[in-house]
Amino acid sequence: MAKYANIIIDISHEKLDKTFQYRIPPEIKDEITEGMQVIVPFGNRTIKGYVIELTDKAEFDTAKLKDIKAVDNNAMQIESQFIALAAWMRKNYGGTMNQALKTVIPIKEKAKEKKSRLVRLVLPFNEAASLLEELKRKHRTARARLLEALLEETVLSYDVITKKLHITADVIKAMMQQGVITVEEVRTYRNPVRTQEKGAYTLTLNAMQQKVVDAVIENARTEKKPCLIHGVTGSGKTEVYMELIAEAAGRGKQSIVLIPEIALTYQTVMRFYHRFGDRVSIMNSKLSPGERSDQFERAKKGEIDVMIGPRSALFTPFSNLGYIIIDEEHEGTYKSETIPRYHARETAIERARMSGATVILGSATPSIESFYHAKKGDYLLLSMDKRVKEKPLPQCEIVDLREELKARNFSILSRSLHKKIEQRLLRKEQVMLFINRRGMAGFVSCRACGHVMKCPHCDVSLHAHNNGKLICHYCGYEQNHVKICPNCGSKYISGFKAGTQKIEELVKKEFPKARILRMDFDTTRSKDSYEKILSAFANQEADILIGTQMIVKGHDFPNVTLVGVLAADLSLYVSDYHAAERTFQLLTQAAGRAGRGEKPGEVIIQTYNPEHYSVICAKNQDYNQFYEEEIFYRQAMRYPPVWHMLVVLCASKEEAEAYACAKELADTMEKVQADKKLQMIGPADAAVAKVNDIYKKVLYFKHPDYGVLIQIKDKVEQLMEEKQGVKNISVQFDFDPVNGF
DNA sequence: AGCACGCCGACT
DNA sequence: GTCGGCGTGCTC
Repeated sequence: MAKYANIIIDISHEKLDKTFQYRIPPEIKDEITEGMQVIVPFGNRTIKGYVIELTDKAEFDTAKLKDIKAVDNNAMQIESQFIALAAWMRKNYGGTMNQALKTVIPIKEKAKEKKSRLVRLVLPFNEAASLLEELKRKHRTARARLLEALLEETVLSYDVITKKLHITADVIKAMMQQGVITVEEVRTYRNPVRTQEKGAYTLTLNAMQQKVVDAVIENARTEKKPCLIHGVTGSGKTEVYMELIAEAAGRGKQSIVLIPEIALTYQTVMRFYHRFGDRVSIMNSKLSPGERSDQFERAKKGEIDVMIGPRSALFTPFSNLGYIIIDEEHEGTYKSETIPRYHARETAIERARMSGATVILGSATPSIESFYHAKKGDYLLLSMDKRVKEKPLPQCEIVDLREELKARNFSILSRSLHKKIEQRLLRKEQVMLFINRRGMAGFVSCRACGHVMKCPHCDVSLHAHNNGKLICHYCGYEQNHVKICPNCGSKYISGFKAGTQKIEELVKKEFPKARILRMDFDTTRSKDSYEKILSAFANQEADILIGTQMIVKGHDFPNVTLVGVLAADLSLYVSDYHAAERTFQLLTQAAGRAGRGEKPGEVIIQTYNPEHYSVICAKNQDYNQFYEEEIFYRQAMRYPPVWHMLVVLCASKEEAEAYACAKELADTMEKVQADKKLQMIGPADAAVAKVNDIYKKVLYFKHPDYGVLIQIKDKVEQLMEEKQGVKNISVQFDFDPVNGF
């Protein structure tokens, strides 16, 4: 049992956000856990603190260590629950406790907000003036400075006084006791969305929806397993969520709804407002830190029942949590890209476990990982396979681009797609052209047969480098660039290069009269441009919308009757084991955009890979078939979720040092870890091998047991700490990578 | 954050 | 001398 406890004294203050170590008296050692509130002596006073870590290693002069006084058993409060959650995150995703705490408790902002208290001069002007004279005479410089400033401006913010006038809190306190000034705290909550009248809510669920609701409620009463709702687009998942939230609210419980930032449209928000009125709060990236902490504060006080927002909304301090709903759970944005690289799904499940809540995952195309858990029985699988309005699925055609080349059509649009666009333009209907931009990073493929250059060891595509070599980012394998296709001998082998801009030009050339809108990272850079472009298109100010993934989400365009996917297979060749999954999800979503109105829709998928299961299954809208094929591949290649994967990133200004560090870790692990099942790959360059002159090397570990990988992470952390000498190297971890380093 | 400690000008 | 305010640094 651990001898010492690292304790944080006050979470809300930057200057004290380090840990202090205390001895654990033997009589309470069985009670102490991470996150627990304890009473400790601190200086000459006694205060409460939170246990952050239990350890056997003394990090401080043992002679000076004090004993923990007592355990504070005043129920488990949200703070201590969050500390325990942060501890869990640190353990599972690496990094320091402080990094974990900062993601979980954004309380710093709140403290800042508190500091923006106002100091007001309450003494009449002439009295204050004579007091000022007296103070000056007595050389009480600090007080004089403060009073002088207040005579200029009767109300000043606390911040300005302490930081700019260099006046300490004691002085302000003393002046307050003298009755010269008052300190007021401004506490105005700003609701980011205008308050809406709660409408009369009359919607009744259909039988399928009601069945799902009943099953979730029953499960929440008993097993509290995470639930995965596999519901096709248009099956009415949002109504199910709202019904569950209302049910939880009826029992005095609050809910969190996580959505990918991009899907947080006005439409969605309004639906929640209509049903729950101002018991709903929204969080998004445009909120200022102050507004954000206001929202959290409201949640803490029990003024709201529902919080809707992106990943970070998971840390809303509700004290009596009912449901955590994760919509579009397959989305990559749920994985954090900064330390700790946590996954919102896993973290939500842990938070739910701690607080007795239930996690609900929803998607039309569930992540392979979630579906795998559902099939294993870890999650409760519920499916909604019918659309509410029974609209037929759009007609879907796959066009083999290799045939186009054979027919000497070198255009980016196949003959079939060209003809169909022409038709829509005549009929005054709208077209969406979707270009798959993931994987534009330079894989090499044959335009005659569709063959893609792949790594013989990793089954991911090779990356073309400027030095004329093809490189694998998983294992570092490299070979010379090829001039002729090793599969069919054609000389049409090259990197596929076509950005949205280029495509816009080409389409314009082919359809000079069509009005074209383009949506990509360039055109959506400014603030509201995203909504603007979409609403322009919705108002039929254009005939064709060309864009990347961002056009396939959210918004319904009833007049769109044709969706063209220009190169469906581009995303198949990203050097990432999620390639097929992403492709399937994108194609399914893109196809779902067609025929949302009265008129039936049509979808054309252009690809060099018409036989690939992700393409075929998307055409048939057959998720189950896709899952079976994909899980077989994951199993065979020992990728997650069947096995687990740990990426260790070594970064340094010196390339040689980064490599040496990775190599050293690899060699040590080889010796230390006797487990035969453990697979180690690398070191290799990271996908982006150099950023801001910092070189990045990666090392991969694979093992069926997550716990073994955590042990490796711990070992690496330990090794790095031991030789924390002159070396300027940083090491990061990523488990079951989603977005890569 | 809060508190002690040490420094320094002012006043009996 | 000593009283009291101000700045600094420490708290396991």
